[in-house]
Amino acid sequence: MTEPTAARVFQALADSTRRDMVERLTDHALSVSALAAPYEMSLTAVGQHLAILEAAGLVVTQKSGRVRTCALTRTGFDILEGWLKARRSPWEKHLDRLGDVLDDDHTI
Amino acid sequence: MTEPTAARVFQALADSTRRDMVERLTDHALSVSALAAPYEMSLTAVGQHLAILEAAGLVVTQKSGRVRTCALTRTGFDILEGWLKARRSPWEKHLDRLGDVLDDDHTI
DNA sequence: ACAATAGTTAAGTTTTAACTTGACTATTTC
DNA sequence: GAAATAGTCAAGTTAAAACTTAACTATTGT
Repeated sequence: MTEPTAARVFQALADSTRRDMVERLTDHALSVSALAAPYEMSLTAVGQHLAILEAAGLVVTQKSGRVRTCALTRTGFDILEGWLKARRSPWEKHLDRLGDVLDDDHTI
Repeated sequence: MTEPTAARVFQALADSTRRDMVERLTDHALSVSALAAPYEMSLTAVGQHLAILEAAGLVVTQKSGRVRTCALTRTGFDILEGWLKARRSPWEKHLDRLGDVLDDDHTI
């Protein structure tokens, strides 16, 4: 019910702690506690950040016993790349159009 | 003094109004008033959004007379793409590593 | 069985971001 | 040169994130 969308991905990555978490997960999967270790905040807060990263499709977690292991996943990155490409292509035809518009009388 | 960074780009695009502004600027440059028209918010608020988009390197503006024209620019998109590639490449070697870690005894 | 570990839930507080109002400046148009 | 247009600035308000504490569950180790 928490479908990953571009909105969720950007919101997730807008926070520096969450960006840092993503960076620390690029090398290896981590437990919630291991992920929380470097930050001066409660485990609860880390869990909340994690939920946001999961909802954005950037992280997947799986609980085995009492340990929840967290790893990156494609979904969020694919959404990000898709958004980027969709907005770059139609624009890069008329590169830096500002100059043109100011000279021409394309009424704004 | 407001250097565009990945942090600023993500923060900028975390807001739906600003994402919408970016999308409306893909086709053609717009004045601040024209950009503001569809939104039910003050011109001041739009100006504040615009400042955030500019600081993120997503939009450039130029004032000619009393009209400020806004257009997209590469910088922010390049930063976004750079961030994305830097995190994808080192990770995609070991695709969906979560499963492995749970089976092996790579202590976490 | 008891204690420690790992994480979760609910509910409240604090901090940050979004937005508003009112007063103001600079440029056009009439 | 007055009035409308286009945007800006400062300061305050509202709404949304981020974070906290305290109490709780489930698993593992002794």
